[in-house]
Amino acid sequence: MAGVRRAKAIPTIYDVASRAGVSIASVSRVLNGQGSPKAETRKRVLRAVRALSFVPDGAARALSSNLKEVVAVVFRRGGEVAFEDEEENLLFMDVINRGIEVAAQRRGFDVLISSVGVQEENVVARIAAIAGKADGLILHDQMLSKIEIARLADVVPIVTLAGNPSSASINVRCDNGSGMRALIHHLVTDHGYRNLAYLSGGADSPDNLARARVFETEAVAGGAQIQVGPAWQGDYSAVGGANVIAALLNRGRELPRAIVCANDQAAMGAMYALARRGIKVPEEVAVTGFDDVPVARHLHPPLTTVRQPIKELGLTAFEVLYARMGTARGQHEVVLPVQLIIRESCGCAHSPALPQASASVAGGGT
Amino acid sequence: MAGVRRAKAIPTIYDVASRAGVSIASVSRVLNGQGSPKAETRKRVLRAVRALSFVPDGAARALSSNLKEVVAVVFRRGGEVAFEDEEENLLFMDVINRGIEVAAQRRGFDVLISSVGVQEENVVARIAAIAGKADGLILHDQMLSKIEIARLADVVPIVTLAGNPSSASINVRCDNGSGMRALIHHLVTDHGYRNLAYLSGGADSPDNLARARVFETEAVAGGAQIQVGPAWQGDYSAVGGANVIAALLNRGRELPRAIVCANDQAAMGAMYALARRGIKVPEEVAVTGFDDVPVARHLHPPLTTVRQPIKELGLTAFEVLYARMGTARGQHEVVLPVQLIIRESCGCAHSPALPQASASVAGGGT
DNA sequence: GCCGATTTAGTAAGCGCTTACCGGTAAGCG
DNA sequence: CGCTTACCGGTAAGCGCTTACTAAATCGGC
Repeated sequence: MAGVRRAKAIPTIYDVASRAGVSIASVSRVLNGQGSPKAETRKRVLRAVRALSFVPDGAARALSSNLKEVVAVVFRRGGEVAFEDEEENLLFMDVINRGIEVAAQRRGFDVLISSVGVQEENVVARIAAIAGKADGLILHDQMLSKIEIARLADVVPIVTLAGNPSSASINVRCDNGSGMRALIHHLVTDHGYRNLAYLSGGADSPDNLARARVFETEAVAGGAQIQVGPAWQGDYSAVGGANVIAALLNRGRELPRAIVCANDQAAMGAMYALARRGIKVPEEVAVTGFDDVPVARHLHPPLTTVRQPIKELGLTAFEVLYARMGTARGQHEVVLPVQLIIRESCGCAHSPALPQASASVAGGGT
Repeated sequence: MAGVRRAKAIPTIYDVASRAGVSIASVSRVLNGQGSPKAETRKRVLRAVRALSFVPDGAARALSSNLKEVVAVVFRRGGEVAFEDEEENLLFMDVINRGIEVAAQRRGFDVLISSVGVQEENVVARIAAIAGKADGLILHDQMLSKIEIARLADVVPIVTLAGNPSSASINVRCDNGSGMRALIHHLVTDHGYRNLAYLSGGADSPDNLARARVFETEAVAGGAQIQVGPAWQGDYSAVGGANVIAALLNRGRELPRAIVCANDQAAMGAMYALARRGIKVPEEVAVTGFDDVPVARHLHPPLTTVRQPIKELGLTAFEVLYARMGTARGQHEVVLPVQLIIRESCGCAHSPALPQASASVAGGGT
């Protein structure tokens, strides 16, 4: 919409054709490896392409071939305020996006990233516009209602990442149930904690709901007492987690022996709030997370958590979407396995020396 | 490329027009706010759009209006091996990308992300293809030679992020000079270290070269002895940094009083290698980084480093590119200010309790 | 050497939009 | 009440590609 517009005439396929002395069809065929152009023709085309620095226009290609080779990824962006550690909040999604990107690459697709502000006016229109630029859509969080998703799904196949499966879209998620089950088993059976609380995540998050449900049933089945309810309502964020704990402490409430947090962020916040009051983790109160974001192992104490195969989440999201692009409908939900990662915040013994540094050094690359 | 193709006929502007009983021109005008359609017309169009779940095709729009509203961002991806902490290596770029994304959003653009493998066959072709899908190109790292950039720049405006300014493109970077100057001053003047080494980054990186140069002149000017050369050649990675230190130690070399690393990653690796040998940081050897990636404050000891305004790097890259899209050429280099962040790895005193947790909790959002 | 079977290359018809251009209708005015 | 001036809306011409469809050229085989 802006007043942007390129001025300089960039070469088109016609320029290439006339310079090579062939038709545009031949140029196209050479460039796309269709048909079987004669060696001579191919050579002349290639020479002309090089001479003109010709780059085929993606929009024209897409329009003509009905394939953009682009998947759009939309996620929700926090307010405009820049928190000191905002980056870390985004890490989870960034890793997923990287997974999407890698998978897309393998299929010759590129990834169109777009965020929508939490309090943006017409989210639906924004997302629709993005959908118009892609062959498929991957939605983080829950930004669209079931109906809106169904409407959009008429235009592009849709995969959601923290949503609900629907007849129009596919949802990809991790196995919250077995992860939580393993975690509670460790806390209740291995450590013998008899009093647990669940520090909740976003109230409308299906993943949170699933985790909460399993937390309750498993803890109760294990014979432990549980604390849940509004007082334990967090929002997946560190500040949210810290606030919950602080409020509880301010009201003089007795804390449970273990706090099971909806995700690592909340656990970080909770541990911070506990440390402020001088409450020792895990000696007095154990804390666990969910996700296993990279920073989890750098915390004090290192966080016991449930590892989601974050990158695979992205890979899978793309592959499922890709499959849907070609064929008709298939399954509506894909569930990936998780793994319990026992570190120290649950009360387990110290691991060998240098835990922080040793984790950090494994990286490579540029 | 692939055999992907959508089957179901999705509504076009013609469908909307005929359903609303107007011409396609009117539909277009209503949708784009051009001209001044009568209220009645507008209403009918909007109703039809809604009824059909019409979403204009981005490719067709782009082709027709000569504006895709997309900027492409290309970066180099490490090997296919998944390192344990691979995510952290990517953090720096991810934050930049987020900055680009936010700036793009403000202008109604979306961001097309694409990585190229380090050892990919024809990088130039890949990047050209991506360029064809966008109105502008932002290049991380140095993936293209000056000539290749110049050629591509005929097609799309280009901004580089860790490259060299050229007549065809614009480079955005941080003020390596003053950052390194402040750092050396702190080490030499404040701490009185007389023997420093520079653990180098990628040999062909302009930023690394600049940092190395200033390191040398400033350290020497401060009357300190310096160690440089092949033995201190790292590659910006944690493993690279660790290897350098390990090799030095294995050959029985005496370490300098302070090791100035080309970036935080290398510093992490160096600190790991030192810790393995039981060498205390900062008591025996001080270590510093560059970048201030989020995890820097979580290290032991917390890393003294030079903070780059990472997100601003992205914001600026986009804005500069955007400006270039409209007008002719302007400046060819943009330099952003940096800030010395003094923590403990340089030998400064401990900060108050809970340094790790306190840093982590500042985040918010979902 | 002529005719059908293969290749190879060119012509032209879109793909779904935007927009210049122009005709028609309504409003303004003497 | 007729004519000018706006104002809307429709028609149609592309935007730069891909790809039927078709024509030309090449090649065997008798």
